[in-house]
Amino acid sequence: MPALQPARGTQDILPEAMRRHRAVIDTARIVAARYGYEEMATPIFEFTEVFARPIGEATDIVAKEMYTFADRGGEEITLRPEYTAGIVRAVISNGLTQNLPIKFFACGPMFRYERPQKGRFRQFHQIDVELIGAGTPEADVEMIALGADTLAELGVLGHCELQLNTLGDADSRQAYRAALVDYFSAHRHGLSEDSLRRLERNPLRILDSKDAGDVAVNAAAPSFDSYLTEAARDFFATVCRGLTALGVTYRLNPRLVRGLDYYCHTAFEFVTEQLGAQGTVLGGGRYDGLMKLMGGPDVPGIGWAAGVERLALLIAAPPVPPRPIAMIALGDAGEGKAMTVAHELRRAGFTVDQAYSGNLSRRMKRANKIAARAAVILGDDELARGSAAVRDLDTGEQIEVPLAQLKDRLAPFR
RNA sequence: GCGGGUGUAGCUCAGUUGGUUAGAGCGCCAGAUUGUGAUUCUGGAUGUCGUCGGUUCGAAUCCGAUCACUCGCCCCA
Repeated sequence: MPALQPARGTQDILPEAMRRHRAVIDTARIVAARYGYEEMATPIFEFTEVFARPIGEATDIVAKEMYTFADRGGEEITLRPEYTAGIVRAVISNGLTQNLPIKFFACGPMFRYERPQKGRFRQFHQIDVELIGAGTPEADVEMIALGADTLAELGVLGHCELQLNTLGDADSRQAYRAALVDYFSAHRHGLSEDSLRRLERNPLRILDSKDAGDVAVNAAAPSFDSYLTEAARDFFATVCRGLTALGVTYRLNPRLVRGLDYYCHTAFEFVTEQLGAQGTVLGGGRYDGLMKLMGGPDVPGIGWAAGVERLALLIAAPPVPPRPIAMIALGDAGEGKAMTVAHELRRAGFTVDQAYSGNLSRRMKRANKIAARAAVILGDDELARGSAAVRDLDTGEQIEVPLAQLKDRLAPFR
């Protein structure tokens, strides 16, 4: 309603923030490429059922956080709240399952109607990687190692702890879920209101509740361990061994669960304490049943997503952009000449800024403000001699150079 | 969706128990320097005191609502 401010939970990304944003995404893309992940993108909006079914009708994301609307043709459309479902849909749509495994890197904006908070927005950006068509634990190890490498390359791995858990296979989870429902139902008097609701929808979620009463009840809750099938236990053990072999340290967290229904087996999160309540910086897991659930072949998958804004808050200042050369024109003749000279310099690869207004003093001030490395001054005097004044803005040294030699003489300032 | 805190210039903030012309620093603009930037000096501009309503002779100050931000809950990257 108030006109001149961005919609709640959205934000303008101004140049300084954008450099951080870019640093995060570019670094992640490079690391993913080392692992053989290729960049791709899916639409920002999809038919609602692409997200509703796989994520889970009962999850908060689907039940109350999706930006869903009917378009002008009456189609039910949703702005993507996460990337995995869209990518899996794309794999099915394009028949990409002929040549497995496939490895994708993607990034872009996501949308969830949530209450904004530090590190939590209604429009936010994620980096996402998916490994589709590899069902062995080695794939899990690769995926987690890729996450750790990405954080390491960003210089934030030291501030993060990798938490690891298994959600087992379908049989394990069904048995465990039943056991949890029994246990929590018997202790429902000790549970918080939120958890009573979870008991209906997603009992596993009670395990990571922060409520003091819930924590007490959780202490004696049955552990997943005794409900894991032999196969699921072996799978997880292999993942853990693989991580250790690669020197990726982790902490087992039996309370770590996933909010989206399609996850199974390995679940992991890199968590930091430096961001307050929104501490998860990168999280993911295995989703073997997802593609089949969405109407495709029964192909396993695993992936993770990382929050760009959260990482951007953690990284050190990104490298500053290249310093420009300030083209300073004086008088009509100089203005005209400066245009063509600047054009030539840019085509030769120089970064050149022009201000187009103000006297010499004014333009020098601007040159200084934008951290220009050098100023090229074109006034009537210089033009008469077919030359330009070149001033080194760091040393204050100024020389006059013939226009024909300008590119060469500016070389030290690129 | 629920609870706590905050909201004064572009930015960071001050504004005493309600008292009439609302301040500082930084930044911005201009001049000293009519063809030379960073320092310095001098001068200048800028606010619907988040918004709406109420109490009062009088509100930036008190009350209510609302919006936004923020910290938790929830959710999650």
